[in-house]
Amino acid sequence: MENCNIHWEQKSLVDELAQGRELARQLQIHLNVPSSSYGTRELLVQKIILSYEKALSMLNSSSSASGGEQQLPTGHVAIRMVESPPHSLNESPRSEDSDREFKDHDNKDSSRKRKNLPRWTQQIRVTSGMGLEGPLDDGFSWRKYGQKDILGAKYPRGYYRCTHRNVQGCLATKQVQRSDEDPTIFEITYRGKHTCTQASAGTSTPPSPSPLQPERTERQNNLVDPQQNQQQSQQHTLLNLPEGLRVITEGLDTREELTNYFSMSQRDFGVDQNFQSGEIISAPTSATTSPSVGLDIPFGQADQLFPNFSFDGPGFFS
DNA sequence: TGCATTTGACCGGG
DNA sequence: CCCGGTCAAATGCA
Repeated sequence: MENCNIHWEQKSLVDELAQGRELARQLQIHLNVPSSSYGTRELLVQKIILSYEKALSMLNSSSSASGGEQQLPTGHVAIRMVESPPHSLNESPRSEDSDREFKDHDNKDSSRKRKNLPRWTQQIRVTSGMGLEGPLDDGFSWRKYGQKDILGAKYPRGYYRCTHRNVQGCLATKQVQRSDEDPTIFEITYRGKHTCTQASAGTSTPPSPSPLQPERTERQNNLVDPQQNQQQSQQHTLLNLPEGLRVITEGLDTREELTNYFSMSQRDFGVDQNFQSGEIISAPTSATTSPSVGLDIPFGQADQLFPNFSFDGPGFFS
């Protein structure tokens, strides 16, 4: 039994270190890309640091205290994120809400549509214990603007955008898709970064804005995404993921068996309680229809971004 | 009354 | 033409 735990911890540690290494590689790539924003780089640095801290914590807890993962009924959390766009600086600083009412027509550079925005996916599982089935609020306010039935999916997909889009031109959106197999799992895909200051959500609104509501329809969840802070601001605190979170860069076949508990709660973030009921599982976010399951590099879309940059499969990952 | 959600229509890419 | 994403009028809710 104990061996198993130790084994697990070792694996967790290895995963964590591998994650850190991968993040460092991503950072290296970003450093070579002039269009890479400062925020993106900063974010990677943050993640790397976080990864180190977690790895160290694992070492400390396992060596000193034998019973490592006792508490944490919540479960683990794994976040997988992928970025895509090399050039996505908000080149339309005009706060005009001219999102697309001009129907482009002679828009010469149609490439700036909205195709490749940063995009990353999280899968979160809502455990039964908690009554609230959804509103894991990430501090951002979303507004639903659509819902669609997806081909092979059993449940419809919800489309959300930042509430302040019209006022602040925040183009962040997200999609929530409920898993067919396990209805307790929601897959949330974020797109774009929040440029809004979303003053209302964080401070004025208590962490539990909507405790629970009857399931009139699909309920969806929000949760913090480590990505969408590009300007160091108040969200910066959120960057340090809530302690319940466990960041994993599961390269491939991330199934449901990455059961790593990262316990130890250091302080109360407030958002923390939002996570106590949810568990975030991986998300291979290989965007385009590329079932490259077996060879999923954490930077899945890097090849699109950096054509010159070729990941040589073998040996690269190890 | 002013929000947010719902829901069918519309649009554009593959 | 199919399908995913978005719009916007209608509707709901506080």
